[in-house]
Amino acid sequence: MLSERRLQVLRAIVQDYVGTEEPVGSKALTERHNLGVSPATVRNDMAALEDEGYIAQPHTSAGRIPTDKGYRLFVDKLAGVKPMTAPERRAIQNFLEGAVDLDDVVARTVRLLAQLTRQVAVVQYPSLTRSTVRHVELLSLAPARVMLVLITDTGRVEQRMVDCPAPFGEASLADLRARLNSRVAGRRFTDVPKLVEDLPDAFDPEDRGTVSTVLSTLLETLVEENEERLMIGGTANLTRFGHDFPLTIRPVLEALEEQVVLLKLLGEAKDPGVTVRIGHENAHEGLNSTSVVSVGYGSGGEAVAKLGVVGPTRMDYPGTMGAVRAVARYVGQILAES
Amino acid sequence: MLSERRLQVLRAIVQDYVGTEEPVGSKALTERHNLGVSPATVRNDMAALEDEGYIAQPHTSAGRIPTDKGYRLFVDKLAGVKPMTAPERRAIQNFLEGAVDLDDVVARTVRLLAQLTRQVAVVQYPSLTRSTVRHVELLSLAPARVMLVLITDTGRVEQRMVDCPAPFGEASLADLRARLNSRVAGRRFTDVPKLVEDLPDAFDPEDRGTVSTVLSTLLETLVEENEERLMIGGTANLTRFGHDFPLTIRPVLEALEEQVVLLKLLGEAKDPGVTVRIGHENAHEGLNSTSVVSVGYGSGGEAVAKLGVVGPTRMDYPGTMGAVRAVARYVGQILAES
DNA sequence: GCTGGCACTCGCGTGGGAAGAGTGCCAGGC
DNA sequence: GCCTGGCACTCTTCCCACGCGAGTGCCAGC
Repeated sequence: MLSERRLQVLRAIVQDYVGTEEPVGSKALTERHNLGVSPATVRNDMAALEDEGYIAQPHTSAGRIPTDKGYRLFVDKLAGVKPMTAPERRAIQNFLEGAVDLDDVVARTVRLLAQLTRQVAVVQYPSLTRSTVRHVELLSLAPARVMLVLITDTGRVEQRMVDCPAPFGEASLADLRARLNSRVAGRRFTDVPKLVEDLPDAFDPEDRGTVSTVLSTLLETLVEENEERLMIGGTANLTRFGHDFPLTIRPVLEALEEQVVLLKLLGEAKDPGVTVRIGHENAHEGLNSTSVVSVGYGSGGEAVAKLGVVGPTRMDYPGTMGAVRAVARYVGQILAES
Repeated sequence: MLSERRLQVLRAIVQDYVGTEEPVGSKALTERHNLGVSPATVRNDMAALEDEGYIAQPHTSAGRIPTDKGYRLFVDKLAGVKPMTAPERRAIQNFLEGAVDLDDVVARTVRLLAQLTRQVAVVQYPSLTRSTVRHVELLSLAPARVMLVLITDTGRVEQRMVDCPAPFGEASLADLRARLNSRVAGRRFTDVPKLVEDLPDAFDPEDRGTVSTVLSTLLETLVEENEERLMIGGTANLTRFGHDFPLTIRPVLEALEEQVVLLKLLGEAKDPGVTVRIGHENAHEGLNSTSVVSVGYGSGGEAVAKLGVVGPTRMDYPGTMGAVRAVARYVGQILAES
């Protein structure tokens, strides 16, 4: 177990390194933080911290920088979440309130997060799977062609073309529409399959094939997880990353383009609060020099999607966590209102 | 007027520089391209080309690199469009044919373009303003709340909430839906305003306010130009940009995040064929060291949107133009089929 | 257990010198 | 008149050696 002072030293190292982006030495530490001890003592503490793997030195004659493990300890034990100031909160609210539709909410959220944290922002669209159905609309485009439009309680709209095995009359279509909506409107996606299971039985034999086709398309749409879209922004902030550019930035940009990777990344965060994954804690190799700060957000008490930022492990964790948490909170409010 | 050989020299310089990314000297030129003359002669030609502003030298004792003006001449007079090979064309077609909906078409197009050209790809969603209405759907969500869903012939779906000034019965809604669709289905967006002008007159006085509100929301949706969304991809290719990283890459990333800038950029290209804007020809300052190769695409003979790539001025113009043109052609086909 | 002192280690910036690439110009030849 | 080979010149770049300074680790003393 580390003594209280050694923890203070670690905290000071993290803070200084995040501020200056340069390895921090014992002398500089005692000058900037009044630890009440001499550089020599700090050196001993640093040696101990290094033995434990919390800090490392890039070369022999340089100061120390925190390791992933060091940041982890810092985030878990040494730092809180820095709350947003009142003006900041007002600004967030004002900025988000101007949104006109769901796309705009997400777009504004991304911009906001990127600006506040000066990092790359990632916002997942409110997910389908946890939502409820608001309405299902069926439109006849041709005798054997139906457009299926699904509207969710988060205001999201999904559409699919359905090629029917047989022509399908307007009357049957209206019938199906009515029956379908009376069963699934307001219900959770996960409940829909068993709610519509016996629906084809209510129709004439020649229409059953079409009804089944429409229903299975609907179910596909509901479960289709790769339809979990997301929006990213603030990639220009990557240029503030470090000095050894191409090597660091390239894998990050590549990872950011792989929506699957990002979705998995956000999905991994199970915490009810803000989740921080530091450096090598991220499974994806390209993100081994980055940290991901994420949190769930939702219109009710319940999280329907995630948002977060991706930045260098050397980031201002308390501030970033505060910004992410605040933005998630306000986006939730906006979604609940609409 | 430049002699034939000097044009050849310029062409050789562009090709070599694009290949090697290094200033090219007179000796290397004569070795790689059999111009039939000695380095000394080439040097004279180079001096002339430099006087005319087609090439420049970074420092006194270095080779020459093309200027924007040099690239311009190369693109206009010295190089054709390199057609895709048959296997490449098949690959493009196969890749695009797997798309399930419009979002997927655009997403695949972006990936494809980025991969083919190894540059940043930008694809504009098929624009609303030139499209026709396929269907308008109205859904009653609450007594005084209607959801308006607009479906276009390109498969795009736009939805809007409408808060009605007065409660609006299901019967009136069905009436409005039917009248609306019979008037506007299949018509061009630009024709819609005058087609629905007198529609409120057909309704009871107490419903007219609501009808007008719904109609004006519809018109807003139609003209809303900032709804011209786009998708970008392949930003990781920016890391191949050059050596002086942060300074070059940052403004480009920033410009790419400004959708307005990109839309303007694509919009400027009026040509029916492939348009190339080189370096300082781009109005936006951040893109002064990049070239933009763009082309319109569409489901019929008519272009409904643009797509293109953004890359360093030192790019393989013939190849890039060929890829952009081919992708646009196939996307058009896919859109026409669906 | 803290402190001051001291020797040691390296990374980094500086400066000089050599190498190499490329140019411009000139005089001669087809 | 245009092309060519030759030559002197100009820079950039690479390399190496050197010295400085930051920072460390250890030790003896309080």
